[in-house]
Amino acid sequence: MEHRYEPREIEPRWQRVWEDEQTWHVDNAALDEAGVDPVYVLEMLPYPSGEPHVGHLKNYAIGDAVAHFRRRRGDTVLHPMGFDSFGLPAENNAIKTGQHPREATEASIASFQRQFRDWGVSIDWSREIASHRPEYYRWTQWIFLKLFEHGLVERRSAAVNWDPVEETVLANEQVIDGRGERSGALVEIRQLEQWFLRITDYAQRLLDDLDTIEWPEHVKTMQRNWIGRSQGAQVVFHNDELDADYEVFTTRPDTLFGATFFVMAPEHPDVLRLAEGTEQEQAVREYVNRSLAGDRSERGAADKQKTGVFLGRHVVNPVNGDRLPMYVADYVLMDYGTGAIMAVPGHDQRDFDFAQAYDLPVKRVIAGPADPAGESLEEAADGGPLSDDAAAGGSPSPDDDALPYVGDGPLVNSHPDFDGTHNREALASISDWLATEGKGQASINFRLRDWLVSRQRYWGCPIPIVHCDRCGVVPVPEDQLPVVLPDVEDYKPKGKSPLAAAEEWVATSCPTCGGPARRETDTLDTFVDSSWYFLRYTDAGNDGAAWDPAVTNRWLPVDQYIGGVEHAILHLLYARFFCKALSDIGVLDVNEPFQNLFTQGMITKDGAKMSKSKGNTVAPREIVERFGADSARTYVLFLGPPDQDADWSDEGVEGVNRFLSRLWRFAAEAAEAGGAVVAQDGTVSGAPGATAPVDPQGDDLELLRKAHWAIDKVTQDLDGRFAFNTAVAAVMELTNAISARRNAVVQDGGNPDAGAAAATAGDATGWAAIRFATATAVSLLQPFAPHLAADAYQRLTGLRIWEQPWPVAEQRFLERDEFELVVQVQGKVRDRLTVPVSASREQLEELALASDKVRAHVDGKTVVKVIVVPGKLVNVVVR
RNA sequence: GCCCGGGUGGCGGAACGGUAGACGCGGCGGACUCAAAAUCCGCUUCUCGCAAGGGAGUGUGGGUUCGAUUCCCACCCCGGGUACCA
Repeated sequence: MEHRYEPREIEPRWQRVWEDEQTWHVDNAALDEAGVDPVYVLEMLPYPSGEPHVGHLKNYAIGDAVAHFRRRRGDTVLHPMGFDSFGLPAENNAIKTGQHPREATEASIASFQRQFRDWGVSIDWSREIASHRPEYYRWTQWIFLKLFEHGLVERRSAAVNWDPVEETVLANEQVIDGRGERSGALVEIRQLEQWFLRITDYAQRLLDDLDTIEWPEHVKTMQRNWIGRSQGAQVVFHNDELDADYEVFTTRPDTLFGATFFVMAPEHPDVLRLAEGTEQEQAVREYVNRSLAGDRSERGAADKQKTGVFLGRHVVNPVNGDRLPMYVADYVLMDYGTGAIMAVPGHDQRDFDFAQAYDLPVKRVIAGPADPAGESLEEAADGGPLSDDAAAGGSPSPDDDALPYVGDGPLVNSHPDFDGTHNREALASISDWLATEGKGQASINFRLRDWLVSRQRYWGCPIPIVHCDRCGVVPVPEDQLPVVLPDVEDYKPKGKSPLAAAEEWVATSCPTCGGPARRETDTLDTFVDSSWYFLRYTDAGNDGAAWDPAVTNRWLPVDQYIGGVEHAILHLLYARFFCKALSDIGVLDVNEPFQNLFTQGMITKDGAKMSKSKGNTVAPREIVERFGADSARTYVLFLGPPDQDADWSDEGVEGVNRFLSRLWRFAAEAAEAGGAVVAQDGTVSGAPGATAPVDPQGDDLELLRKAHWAIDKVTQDLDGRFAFNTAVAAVMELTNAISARRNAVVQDGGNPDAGAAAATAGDATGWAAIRFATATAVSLLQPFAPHLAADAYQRLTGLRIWEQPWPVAEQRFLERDEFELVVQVQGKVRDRLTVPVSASREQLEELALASDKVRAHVDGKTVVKVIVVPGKLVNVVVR
């Protein structure tokens, strides 16, 4: 009989079974059963736009493999799915076409769902969420109110990033090189009333708790850098003319004695006031206006020539009473530290550059390492930019190191108490001294900013706030949620949210006083939606609460989270923040949401990122139609290590498809061959003419060994290693071995079509071994190719593969009584000998030295040493 | 500049400090076929050699070791993140 692998027939058939039986549904009641090990496997929430791309395919192929593997290892697996369905693409489409974003979004969701089903991903669809639906965003609003109630929401006027193309503000994180992340437009700075979440309150915990989670090290590093903790000191500088104190933050209080001027950011609120009445007033005003108008990217360029203007005022250095001229300069940033710095040109490159440009004094307070007599001059002669600058600035004495000097060394020119002390030691004592003198104190500063969450856009979650003339900002009471997003005519933002045009919706009454009030018209950043969806999955049907902590705390943390590195900072940081905040509030007990994180690499085409404009996209739908979902899934996993980028190849998919076809055919054939079977203990039962089970022999034994080797290999590769590519390769090897044995048996006359009756005893055991090996291969492949596995396994055994436990390798088949001994001379392989495993070290050495090939390389030389690695090799060292 | 990744056949990639190149793609040769496709079998790092066999080889240069793709030092190239953060 002709056997043909027909994924187009097989795959929908099994998908229907799983759907009809709700195979992947997991009930929360399962949590109460004895011995249940709840495991949460989650891929990052997709944004539904058009159709899924190969990145999604890879993401879900990985996640589904993990989910299947863990189920068959006996865990109770939660594997849900949903959609990050608020956001700009649907809204921009609405602006262009007039189609309601909801329609486009729901259409995309339907397309995604259809394809995820076509892929056979084992999802519990009963828990599906979509962030744009009121039954979901009702609870997004509830969370906002909880945070508000606990002081973690703030409305304040702030200099914000304004994207002139999208006509909305952006979070710092969404500004790349001074341009909007999506629009690419140069971002302007505007002063606006905005909503913030106080994530900075959690900076230290967000940093510390990275040590408690299993994430790729580079992702942790990115988060650490983003949080940007700096240890240093706050120091107060006094201005006599206005009798004002100005604090600065510095990580180098050891260089305080080297401060020669003082600089404020152009945005600093006191800059104009300070210059007022001085002859510098006009110049300062012009400078500030110019720098505020300029775009951010230009200002950010580190190699830019430094500019600034004297404020006409001075501050006093608290440690030595020096009068320092005050400047405004755009190299000082308002949103880091206090927006003002003490400038130490002797030991800071930026301050040095500024000092050079404006001819300000440079003072050394830390001695360099160089031998005063010689070395430093040679270094200077080598001609780095530093030494050139120093020469141009006229370094005070030739035996000094080039300035600025940013290294360590003993303090000089500072204070009798400190001179001579190493600067690293002085760091702490100067901070202490400042504190006792009341001139400052040790301080920690973070780079992390509060999270700006308001957006002047339509397609987002309405902020549940009402503005009342009498009561001010009033939160919408919980029992009035959700605040439903109204329909509008025009989606285009005109400097304010399109919601402002929905006048009937905006006009409301104050929940507190009942008087006329207006609804908040900004919507929430969509990162808010995706910061808690993994909590909702655990209790998705709950319409009385966002979740039941008794349930959610059991499922969380997510045991395995899988997604792209592009979310290494924003999404992952925000989600961590939400869990900590909600746990502090008392509605949750989850310190860290994602215990294990796996970040997948990108799939490229022809070495480049896929994009429509380049025309190098690969549509998963087309691949699935041509080769089937199993081939597509197995291929993306076989492509290479899943955490690395990999290039798509059509020939590669064909190769995997070829492999699956072969395996399926062997299974179909072996299922019909009948006859003996391999029993649980590895013996062969029911061979014609045999009254008792027999041990497999010869080629059959070798095939069974290969099968057990594959079990061992695949299990190790999947158990926390994510080595899908080598796991698939192992099953391919097993399939090659099956093929060889099958060809031999058929050659021998063991016609599979003849059935058990016609088969000889040898053929019967041969088919038994093939059937066992095939069933094993199929079983091991199930996490990658679930349809093929279900179909082939049912043919072979009548059983449902997804209900079978993961196979376990039998030790007796892994062990051998002989092995190939590699014999080296001087570390070079000269011979390979088949030797008994039981051979002693001495015997191995003897056998190795007895080899003719070895002797040829040893003769005439003296054997100095013989290294014996039992079970592996012998290395003969000669002289 | 700083912080991560990564450099291995024609290509994607394998290798607890112990046989470099598993597995796949591509290529070459063969079987089956009237023919082709599909399928099956064999070969396929480079190089010298008819062969047996030898030599070289994991970005470059050093080092540790009986033995290094693997560990250490210095450097080169590619990709990503970040950048006037005081």
